Amino acid sequence: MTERTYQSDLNTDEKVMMAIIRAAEYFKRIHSSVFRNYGLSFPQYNILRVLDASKNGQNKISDVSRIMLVPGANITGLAKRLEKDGFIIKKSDPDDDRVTLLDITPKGKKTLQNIEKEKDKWLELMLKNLSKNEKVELLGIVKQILKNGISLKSL
Amino acid sequence: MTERTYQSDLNTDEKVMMAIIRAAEYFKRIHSSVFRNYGLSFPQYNILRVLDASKNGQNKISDVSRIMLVPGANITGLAKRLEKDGFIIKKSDPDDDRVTLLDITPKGKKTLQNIEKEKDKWLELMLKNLSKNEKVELLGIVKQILKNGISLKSL
DNA sequence: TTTATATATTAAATATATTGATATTTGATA
DNA sequence: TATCAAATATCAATATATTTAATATATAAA
Repeated sequence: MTERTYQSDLNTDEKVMMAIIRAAEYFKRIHSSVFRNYGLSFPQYNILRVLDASKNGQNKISDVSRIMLVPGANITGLAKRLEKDGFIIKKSDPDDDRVTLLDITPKGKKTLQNIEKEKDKWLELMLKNLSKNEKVELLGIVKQILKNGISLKSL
Repeated sequence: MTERTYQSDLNTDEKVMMAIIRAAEYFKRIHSSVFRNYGLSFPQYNILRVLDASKNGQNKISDVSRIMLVPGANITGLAKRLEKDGFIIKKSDPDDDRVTLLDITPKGKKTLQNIEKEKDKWLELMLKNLSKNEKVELLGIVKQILKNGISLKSL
C-alpha cells in the first residue's frame, strides 16, 4: 500500500508542477503580446517590475538575479538592452564599487503604467472563473511552495 | 467602495499571476539542471512529455504547438534539434501530406524514464510543505484557470 | 598582507522566439 | 474541373535569451 500511495503522490506532485507551468505559460503568452507593443519582452518586463517594487525604484543586479532566479550573467545582458531603450539606467553603488545599481527611469515607470490597464483587463478575463476565496487560497498555497527554499546549491 | 473593491481585486489577480509565474520559474530552474545532464532543455523535455503522453507516442506538430502554446515555427526548430540528437524522428502523415508527425524514439522514452526518478526526488522536496489536500485543491483551481480558454485570437 | 568571497562583465556557443514570406496540400465551391 | 481559401509546415532573418567558463575588481576575513 505504501508503494501505491507513494506512486500516486508522486503523480499528484507532477500534475501540480505541470499545471503550474502551463498556467504560467498561459499568462506569459497572453501578456507578452501586450508588452511587445511597448517594446518589452517578458523577462525585461519582470525586471522593471522588480525595480518598480524596490526601494527608490532601484536595486542591485545581484538582488534582481536572486529575486528572479535568473543568473547574473543573464541580467547583465537584459539590463544592457533595457538601458539602450531608456527604460533603466545603470549606476555604480557609491558604497560598494563591486555593485551595479539598476534604476528605473521615468520612461520605465510610465511604460509600466501604460501597460497596466491593458494587462489588467486580460488578467480579469483569465481569472474570471475564480472566486475571491479561491484566489486567496491559491495564493497561500503557492507561497508555501516558494517559501521552502530548495535551491540549486543543494544539488 | 466599488472602486476600492475593484482595485483590491485587481491586485489579487496580479499577485496570483506573479506567484504562479515565479513558482513555474522555480520548478523550471531546478528541473532544468536535471534535464541538462541528459542533454535536454526544458522546452525539449516538454515536447517529449507531450509525445510520450500521446497515442502511439506520436503527434502532429500543429497539435504539439497548440498543447504547448508555442508557435509552430518554433516547434520546427525544437523538433529539428530533438531529431538530431535521436530523441524523436519525424515522418510525414500518410493520410495528409501537409502534416509532419513527431515520434518519440526508444532513446527518447528511455531518457524520460531515466530522468523520472531524479526529477521526482526534487519535486518531492519542493512540495514537501503541502498536504495532499492542498495539492488537490491547487490542482483544481489551476485547472479552472486553464479551462476558460482566453486565447490570443481574442486580441 | 594574503586569502577568500562577492559582484559584475565578457565572450563564445547554443537555443529560443518572432515575424513574415513561401510552398504544399487539402477541402470546398463555383 | 478549375479555382480559391484554409491548414500545415518550413525557412530566413533577426533579436533575445541562456549557459558556461574565464576574467577583473572590490570587499571582507584570516
